[in-house]
Parts: sequence; C-alpha cells; structure tokens
Amino acid sequence: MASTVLTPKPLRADARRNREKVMAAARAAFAEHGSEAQMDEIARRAAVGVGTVYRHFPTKEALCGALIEDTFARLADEARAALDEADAWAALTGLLRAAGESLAGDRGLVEAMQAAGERAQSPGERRLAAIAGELMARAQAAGALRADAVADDIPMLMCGVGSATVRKHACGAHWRRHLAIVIDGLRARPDLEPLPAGGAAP
Amino acid sequence: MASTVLTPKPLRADARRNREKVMAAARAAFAEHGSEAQMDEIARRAAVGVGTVYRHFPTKEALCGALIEDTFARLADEARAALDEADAWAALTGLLRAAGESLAGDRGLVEAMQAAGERAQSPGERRLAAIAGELMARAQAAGALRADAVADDIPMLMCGVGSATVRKHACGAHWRRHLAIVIDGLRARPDLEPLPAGGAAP
Amino acid sequence: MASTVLTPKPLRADARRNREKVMAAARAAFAEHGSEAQMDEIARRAAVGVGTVYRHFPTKEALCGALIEDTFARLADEARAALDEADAWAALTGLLRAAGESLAGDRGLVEAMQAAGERAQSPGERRLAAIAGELMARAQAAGALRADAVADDIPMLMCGVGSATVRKHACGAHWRRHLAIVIDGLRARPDLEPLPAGGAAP
Amino acid sequence: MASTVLTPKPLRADARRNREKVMAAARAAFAEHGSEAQMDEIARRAAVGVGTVYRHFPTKEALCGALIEDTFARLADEARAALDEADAWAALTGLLRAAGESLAGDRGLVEAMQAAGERAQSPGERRLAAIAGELMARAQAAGALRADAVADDIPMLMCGVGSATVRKHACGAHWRRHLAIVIDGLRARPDLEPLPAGGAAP
DNA sequence: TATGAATGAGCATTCATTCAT
DNA sequence: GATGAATGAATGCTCATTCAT
Repeated sequence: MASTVLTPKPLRADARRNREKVMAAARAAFAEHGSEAQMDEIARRAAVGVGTVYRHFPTKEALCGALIEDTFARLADEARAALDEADAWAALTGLLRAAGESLAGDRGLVEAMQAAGERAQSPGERRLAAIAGELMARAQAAGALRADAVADDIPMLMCGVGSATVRKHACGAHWRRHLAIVIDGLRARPDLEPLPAGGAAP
Repeated sequence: MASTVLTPKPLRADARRNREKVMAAARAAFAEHGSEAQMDEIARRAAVGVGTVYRHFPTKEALCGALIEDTFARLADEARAALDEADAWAALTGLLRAAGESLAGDRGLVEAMQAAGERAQSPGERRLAAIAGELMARAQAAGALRADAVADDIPMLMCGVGSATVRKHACGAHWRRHLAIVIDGLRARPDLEPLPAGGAAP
Repeated sequence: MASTVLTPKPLRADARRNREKVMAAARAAFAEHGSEAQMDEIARRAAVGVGTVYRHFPTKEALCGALIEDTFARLADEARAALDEADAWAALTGLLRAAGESLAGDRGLVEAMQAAGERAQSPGERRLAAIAGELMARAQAAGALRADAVADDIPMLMCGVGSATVRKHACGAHWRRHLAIVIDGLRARPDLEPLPAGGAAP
Repeated sequence: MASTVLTPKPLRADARRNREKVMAAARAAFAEHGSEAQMDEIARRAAVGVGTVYRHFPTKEALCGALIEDTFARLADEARAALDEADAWAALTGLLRAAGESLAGDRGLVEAMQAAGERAQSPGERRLAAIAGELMARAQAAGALRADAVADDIPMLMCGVGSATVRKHACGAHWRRHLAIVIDGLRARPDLEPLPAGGAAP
C-alpha cells in the first residue's frame, strides 16, 4: 500500500508475504512500545526468525523509518484526493482528522513527530507538507483559516494532538476533543490577537 | 522545596544537601534525555556515588516520580496565587502559560504527562487539577471559557503543548504558537460546534 | 585442476563450471579475508546462490580445505619438475621461493599453514613434503644445506615467511628479505652451532 | 608489572585484584583463541561478571590492546637491561630469544604482529624498536650482524617466528629451530648475496 | 553513611547452514 | 540443480540495581 516508490526488485511471493508480516508485526510493536519495541518480539509476532526481519530491514531504525514513511505516504495519497474538494476548510480539517486517526495510539509515530527536525524529511512527509500548505493557502484565501497560521504550525499541532492520543485519558478527555479545540483555535476570527512569532526553539 | 508532604524524618543536614544535589542533577538529566537518562550520569552530575542516589530514591522510577511531583507541587503553589485574581480567564491562561514554561524542553516531564493515567495522581497533581477546575468554572461563569470544556481537558491539552516544546521546530513554528492556538480554541464563541464527548481512550 | 583425486562422478559441464567459479571466488575471498570470508560474499563473487556453493562443498571448512589442497597439489606438480634440476640447492631454494610466491598475501593459506598439524595432511601436502625431503637430502649430500636441517623444518619456515607476506610492512621490510635470511640461515657453514632439537610444541 | 605509565588513579584494592584477574584471564583466552576469544568466556575465567570486564576495558579491542602493550612494555624493559651488555650480538640475539618466548603459543600476540602496520605503534612497541635498532647498529659495527639488515626487518622476522610458535609442530620441528635459522641468516658473512630491497608490500 | 565496583539479564546484530520455491 | 529467503544460536556491549569496602 503506497509504500514502495521504485519497486527495486519484484520480490518472490513468499518473501513479499514475510515482508508484510514483518511490517505488520513491527507496526503493532512500535505502536505499542515506541522505539523501545524489541526486534526479537517483532520477529516473534511475525512468526519469523530475527534473521528474516534483518533480511528485509538492515537495522531497527530502518524498519521504524520504513513504517513511518509508509504512513506518511498513505496520508499524502489520501490528502491529494482532498485537493479536489471545493471547501478548503473542510478539506484541511479533514486532513487533520485523518492524521489524528493515523497517529491515534501509535507511540512510534508520535515519537517520530516529536523527533521531526532531528532527521531529514522523507518524501512522503514532504508531499504531505506540500499538500497541507496548499490547503492552508486556499483556506486562508477563503477566510476560514486564521491568516497568521503558517505551514510549519501543522506538524507541530499534530505532534501535540498525537501526544494526546497515546495518553490513557482521564474520563472526560479524549484526543478528538484536543483536535477539535486546536481546529477551533485555527479558525479565522475578527478579534483574535496575533500568534507569537515562530523561530528556533526551545 | 514543597516536595515532601509528611517529612518522615528530619534528614541530617548533609543528607538533605545530597538529596537536593541529586534532585537537581536528575532534573537536568531527565529534562535533557527523558527517561533514558542514566543513573550513573545523574550521580556524576550530582558529584555523588550511585549508591547515594539509591539511598534517597529506591529506583529510577521513584526518582523520576519525585521530580514530577516536585514540579506539580510548585505549579500548584503558583496557581493558588492566581485564585486571587479577579479576571478568571486571565488567571486560567496565565496558569496554562506557566505550565507551558515548566514543560518547555523538559523531556522527562513531557513523557510523564503522556504517561499520566498509567499511574496514580500525586497530591500536587490533584491540587493543581482542583485549582485549574476552580478557575475553569469561574471562567465559564464569566462567559470567557467555552462551556463544553472540562477539567480533564487541561492536562491533555498541556500534554500536547508539552510535546511541542521538546520538538526541534521548523523555523515558522514555536510551542507558544501551539499554546496560543489552544487558548483561542478554548474561548467561548457563540457559533462553535460542541466538542466531541470524552471517554476512555484509546 | 589437479584437485580431485578420485573424481567420483564426471560432473555435468555446467556444474563443473559452477564449481570452478565458486573455487575462484573463494580463493579470492579467503586470500583477502582469511577464514573470516563469508559464504554469502563468496557466492556473490561467484555470481551463484549460496545454495550452489553448499551443493559443491558441504561446509565452509570443506571449501577452504579444497582450496588449500588445490594449492599444495599445484606446488607439488611444479616441484616435481625441480627434481630434474642438477643443482639441488638451487632447486630447493627455487621451491621455497615458489612457495613464498604462492603464500604471498594469501591470508587463508597462511592461516592454513599455522593450523597445519591440527588436521591430517592432504595428499598434495604429502607429495610436496616428499619432494622437498628428497631435495633436502640431495642438497645436504652436496654440502650446500646445513646437515641438521630436517624435513619438518620446511613447512614451519614457510609458515613464518607466509606470515610475513600478509603484513603491511614498514618501509624497510619485505617478505622476500625474510625468505632470503631464512635461506642464508639454511646454508651449510663450517662454524654453525647445531640447531636445537625439535619435538612436540608448543 | 610495567603496565601503567601514568597510574591515573590508585585503584581500590579489590578493583585492582579484579583488574588483574581479568587481564590474566584475557591473556590466557587471547593466547589460546586469538582475537576470537569471547568476552563472556574471559569473564567466566576471571570469575567476574562481564560488566566487570567492561568496567576495566571499554571494548574487547581495548582489552586486547592493553595486553599487547603490556607485553611490549615488559620486553622493552628487559631489552633496556640488555643495552649494558658488552657483546652486542649476544644482546641482540638474547632479545630475539626473549621475544620468541613471549610470543610462544600466544595467538593474540602473533595476530597483533601480523596486523602491525595496520595500527599506530604503541609506546612500548616504539621503545622496543628503538632499543633493537641501537643493538643492531652496535652489532653491525662489531661486524657480527650482516650490514644489510635494517631495523624494520626485526619485527617482520619475529612475526614469522611467532607464527611458527602457534603451530602444532610436526615432530622434527620447533619454533626455536626457526629462530636459530633466522639468527644464523642474520650473521655477517663475507660471501652473502645482499638482501633484496624492502618496500611496500604485499 | 557514602562510595563506586560488581553484577548479569537484556538487546541489536551477524552469519553458517537449511530448505521451500 | 540452482536459487536466495529463512533460520536462530551466538556475541559484543549496556545499564539498573546491589553490596563490599
């Protein structure tokens, strides 16, 4: 699903099946434990030997990265469809909601969003950012999105929302409330104070 | 300061000094590395032996917990002062801003907020929640805070903001923008859609 | 060439070709990396699958052994020609020089010489030893080779010379100097002290 | 014994005892298995946990290196005493014999000599080389050592001799015979052909 | 009581060998 | 037969915790 861009070799059928078993197992393990997930456990969940995991992904980091890129690429594909929507604000908030659902409960992905900026952006990430930027521009032109929101705000806000998705919530809270509040905070209003300037942090 | 509730024994002066050196060192180490901070490094920063660290805190987790409680207690103390303020909305947002500054760049604290709900609430945390709840009620009564915001939303939102504080930001972004957007999203507005219901998650 | 003594089955043409590709690849790999050469790399160099390597040689050790025997057999063939030479000392030193050139830079072969005595002598090795022994006897009879040199000394000395061939030398040194010194040390001289007795070692 | 040059800290008594147990165990293990010796086995032989091994030596390579340097330093100390001897040839051959005894059967040390030139010379190694060079000059001046021998020849020759020491010898051979032949080959003689030129190899 | 040396379970990764395709 | 994917025991190293000095 939207993962291989160049398809270097048409993997043997059983190898492809194993690769997918490994990715599924890894997705589950990283979602549950973040980058502390153990390679042996991933292999066990995939019902293969560790060697097989390493045949497909040279290091744990590479495996984790492949999973993340896979998610970004899928989100970007979905987002591209949203570009056709007439209502830019609806398209933008739809994208945020979709991103929230992808992040939901996935410790690995949330860690990755927190670590963004410590590594180079992957292709899917860049595509996603470009589409989000386009949607923001349209939503600002339509007067729905506050004018002082910038493209870089989106991954930061989604990092925050993602962070909330991995919390065991107290009963009144839920990450969809967090997202809804953020979205409301992004709406254009006549009387809002401007956002503080961005810049290197912390 | 403000950390021990029962003070079981009045520690010898040098023991107390060591305890404080350890806590300071641990605060720095956890802030920088999160829960991956190493006990040896903490001892080294505190200029004591590891044994001394373990004399004051039985496990790494206990040390980390003491630090967190210390922070919550300090925040709660500060927040209590805010109860005297006439403008409830200003008091509430002031509290959020103070919390943001405490979280800023502190990986350990941010991790702790993400893990909240997996452990029992500490006394400071409870005091802080109570004060925040009181401020919310007043702000809602004053018509400044949206009526559908609930007490549990606050730590969740601050978890998100905290998450942004540990990110290496792209240049346009900054966690204070995140917080400002959240605050704007919390303002009462005539035409807002109600927030989705909370509930156990994920 | 000269490797299989009994040639149990006349291998199919393509199988023989593969066997030779594998041996050539293995020779290069073992020469470069010694016994740390990896089976996968040998297969890759030979442009065959690992399975094919294992079809021809049941274990890495067997492959390595076949290579060594191949080299000894070739040396023995060359040495047999030297038996016709009139000057026994020249024939003997020629053999040592030829052996040095074969060893030169071949980590696998040098390792094998160090390990000699831990495994049974191969046929080629025995033939070579017999020829060397014959040359030694003649050279001693001619008064050129010191009388206290014995057959077993030769592989030991060549082990030492071989060891020098795999060294990255400091600029003044070169293994041919080592060999020349050894050869000079083997010359009969009126005033030499006798060599120490041999015997099990170390 | 001649190992610590700067004595950075006066190790606690038990720590020093353990350090020495580890070095003794490692010496035995590296002697027997070369650099393939396993850290767990070294710990077991020393009757300590692996962690203790790593406390004293940060990596396997460092441990191996410390052992080698220890040997070179001890040899250099012994060699310095030899500088007082009147008979330079006897002093030089005595040094070679002592080196042979140190190398005898020590796979780790022999590997190190083969790898010399792939890493920087250690202080002990340099001291040893300097003393050997001085002895060579004197022995050449006395007309005992052949004039075309150079300093770099010595470690190369000892590498060869060392290589012979780890062989399981056939009954007629023994590394002391190898060394004796090399020494005889180094004697000045009126009618020797000059050694081939040194230079980069292989 | 403070120290820091010792412990050892735990984890990522490698590679000879096997076996389904 | 040939292939190369799969296997999993083995290995170097880490780090929270314990305990002798």
